[in-house]
Amino acid sequence: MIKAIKGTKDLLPSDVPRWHYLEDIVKKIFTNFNYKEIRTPIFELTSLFARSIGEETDIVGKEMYTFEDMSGASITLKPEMTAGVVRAFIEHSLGAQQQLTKLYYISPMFRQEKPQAGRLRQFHQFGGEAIGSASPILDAEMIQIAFDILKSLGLKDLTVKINSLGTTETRENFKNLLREFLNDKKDKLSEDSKKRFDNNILRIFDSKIEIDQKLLADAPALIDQLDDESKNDFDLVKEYLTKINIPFEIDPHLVRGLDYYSKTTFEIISGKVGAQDALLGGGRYDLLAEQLGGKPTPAVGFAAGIERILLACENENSFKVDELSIDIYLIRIDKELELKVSELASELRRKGLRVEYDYLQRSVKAQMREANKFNARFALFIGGGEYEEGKMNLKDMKTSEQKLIPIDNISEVIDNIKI
RNA sequence: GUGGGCGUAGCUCAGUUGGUUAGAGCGUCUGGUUGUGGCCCAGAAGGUCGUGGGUUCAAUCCCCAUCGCUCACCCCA
Repeated sequence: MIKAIKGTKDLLPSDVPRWHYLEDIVKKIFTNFNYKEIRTPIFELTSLFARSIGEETDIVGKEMYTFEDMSGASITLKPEMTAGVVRAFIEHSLGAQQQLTKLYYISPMFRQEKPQAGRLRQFHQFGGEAIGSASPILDAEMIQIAFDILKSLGLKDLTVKINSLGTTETRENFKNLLREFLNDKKDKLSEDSKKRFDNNILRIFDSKIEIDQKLLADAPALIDQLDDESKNDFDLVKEYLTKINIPFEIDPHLVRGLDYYSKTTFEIISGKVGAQDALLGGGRYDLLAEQLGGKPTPAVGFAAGIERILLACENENSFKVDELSIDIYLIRIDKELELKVSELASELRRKGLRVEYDYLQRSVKAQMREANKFNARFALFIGGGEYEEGKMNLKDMKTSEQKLIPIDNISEVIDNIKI
């Protein structure tokens, strides 16, 4: 038997209503903030991701689905959305139409990692990108959108974490400071952290290993080394978040993994999922547009993992979706009326009703059982004595009341149903 | 890539200290009088007990391998 590829999942009809529910909320809230949806291709030139996300990151280094197309070009299935959005922004000069471009998306992403709870190889994200303003108020607003969406989904066990990485310059200075601090302690670090020391020293703060955390106890914090501008901006973000009632924690260890982040970074985590507890993450990326060949354009955005969020919703039992139901089930009493039934059904469907009937020549009892299973509001009996008299029985499935309706008066059926 | 757990009907799971025809609940299908659901009742279909090899008179059960799923580390949404 051929099965779905490791790390991919079928979304079955029973799963889809929950996705629609989430997507509707995402669209609603982004629209309230006047964001417009953008859809970019599922694959891009590999170099786009290498240049934006960073050659040294795990995503680019070992997790991308990369292949050659017929022309020999290196193509990659998108592992995240920001690079593609910024590419499209530059390519179509979206910034020329207005100063600030506000975009959102819902899309599959691909990363070749080992699957676990809340992590798939094809997964889905929604997110937003606001390109064209350096205002820290926009940072706070971005966090508000993210937070409001999760709240609207009924999630409660949430923690908003924020941090500032400062400008590239402050970050480089800080890395040097940290290197100096750790230099004589380097040998005592865990194996993983020794690697981080060379590759991405900031990530050492993320270590879950006790020895590392002990060694870091007196380490300098990036947040204390911020340049004036970054510090002012960060203070404004905090002030604004407080004004709009978003509870947050400052997490000086919050280092986003992608190279393009600067200044504000944030993450919202859930206490109701497994080890992969970050439901969403984002931050400011003021240098990316220029890095990809556009004009210098400050921007801020976030990306949210839909599977993780739905997992949290399930574990918190945060929302319920209605069972699907149909308006009317047509019951064929006499075998020879098969065509008449389908004719009636198509007429009712064209009038906009949700209609079902039996295609398997089953008994009236079986048809009724199915009508019940589909949660039909009405059953319409076609055939028998009343049919010969030009009538059909319309049965209300809740009250079990029946009434006779003329066969040629379909609008009376509809009137009954539309009430 | 490293490590732990698990693979028995469509689903959730029992089970056998190795021994005749492998079970339950849910779901599916049929029927419970002539044309009417939900509850109830009766019955049916559905399993190479993940796969391959080994031990044994005998393996779903023990051993080995393999594949798959799952959780955790790394990293990230």
